Amino acid sequence: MVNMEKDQSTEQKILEAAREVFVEKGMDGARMQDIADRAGMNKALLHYYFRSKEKLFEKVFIEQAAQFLPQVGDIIMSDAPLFTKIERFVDVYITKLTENPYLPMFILNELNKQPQSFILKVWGERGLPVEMFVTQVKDEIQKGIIKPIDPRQLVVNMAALCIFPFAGKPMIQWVTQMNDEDFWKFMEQRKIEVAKFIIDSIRK
Amino acid sequence: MVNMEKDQSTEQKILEAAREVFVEKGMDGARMQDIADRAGMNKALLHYYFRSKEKLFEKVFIEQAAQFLPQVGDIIMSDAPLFTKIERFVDVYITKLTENPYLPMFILNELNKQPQSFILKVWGERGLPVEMFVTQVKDEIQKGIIKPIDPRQLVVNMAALCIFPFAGKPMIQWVTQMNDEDFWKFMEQRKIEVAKFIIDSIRK
DNA sequence: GTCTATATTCCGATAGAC
DNA sequence: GTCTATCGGAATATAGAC
Repeated sequence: MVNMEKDQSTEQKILEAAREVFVEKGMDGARMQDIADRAGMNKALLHYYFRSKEKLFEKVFIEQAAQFLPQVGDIIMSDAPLFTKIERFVDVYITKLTENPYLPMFILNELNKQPQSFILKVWGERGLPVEMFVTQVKDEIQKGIIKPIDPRQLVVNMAALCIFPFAGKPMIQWVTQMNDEDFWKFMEQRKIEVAKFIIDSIRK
Repeated sequence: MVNMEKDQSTEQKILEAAREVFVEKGMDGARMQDIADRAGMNKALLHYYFRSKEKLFEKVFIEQAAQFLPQVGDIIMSDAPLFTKIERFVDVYITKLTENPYLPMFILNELNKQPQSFILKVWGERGLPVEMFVTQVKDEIQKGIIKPIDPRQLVVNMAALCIFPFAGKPMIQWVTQMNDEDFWKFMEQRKIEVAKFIIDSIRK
């Protein structure tokens, strides 16, 4: 280790290039040569820093998987009222994913291929601390503020409405004949529309 | 072509095996050897019938892409009332995909990798005949039967709520700690819950 | 049409000079 | 640390016997 700054910088360049290629092409479709090219260096260096494609992938995937669950935990565990939580959840999720539109497809796809054990390694064994949210939903049902609904269904609905449009972008554009500009305007509106859609559905 | 029936049968065996492998592993992850094994024959035969992996893939993909838009067109274009259409749409979509749970991930993933031109080749240039549905929604808003909503948002919401759970199965199971049996019960309930969720949201 | 054997290409990984 | 050159294996594809 002669040159710490240069090491750091090189490692960072590799990770950045690897992120781009892996997210775009997936583990199977990605090529070490491609990553090296984008990082502006030779293939051999990738192995010098990360030993193997698999190890490099794992590093990138874990980093991206963390990004994929934004401050959702914080929002869900906060003591805000239910409707406020829903509004924040939708806004944060769609905003974050708009900055990383390929992320959902990448994560969902690899999660379906990697073994279950890998998921646990990435996100931990416990799942999201969703019990508090579940309790809150049950409470509001009890109090007669919202209609009866299975809290798990509600959570999946929230995730689906936020995440799906990114994975389904080509399909949506084909159905609705939107071009890219239209689509991103459409997604901007969605930040409000989806929250409204959910709240209108459960409000009594 | 000495033996028509045997040809048919062999070609069919290949396509069936190829479907399984491609849908499960994707284009990049699939191996011709794997397909040959599942079809109970030799690798060379695959090339004899389909020339190349790419050609075989294309055949399979086009077939599956057609399956992915079930009788949705029929339902949407029918003269049924809006709420009935929504109920039918949800029920048909979730039922069909439950029979092919890997299909959504496969189609969404490959659609994101293939060029736009390929989508047009598979599904045609026009998109779904969704205008009639849009008109119907606008009508019901006009009449004051449902709340104002962008019909495109409604369509995307319907698709999202039906399709996402299949692509997001590992994530959902991690969050909710459901095992497979729980999950499929959960999806069975969803056929009713999702329709209710949508209708409750837009009904005035 | 179906098989075995082999050619060809591609790609991850390593050796070794600097 | 970084490069060039190359190995070795894997996967697609073809040749040729039956």
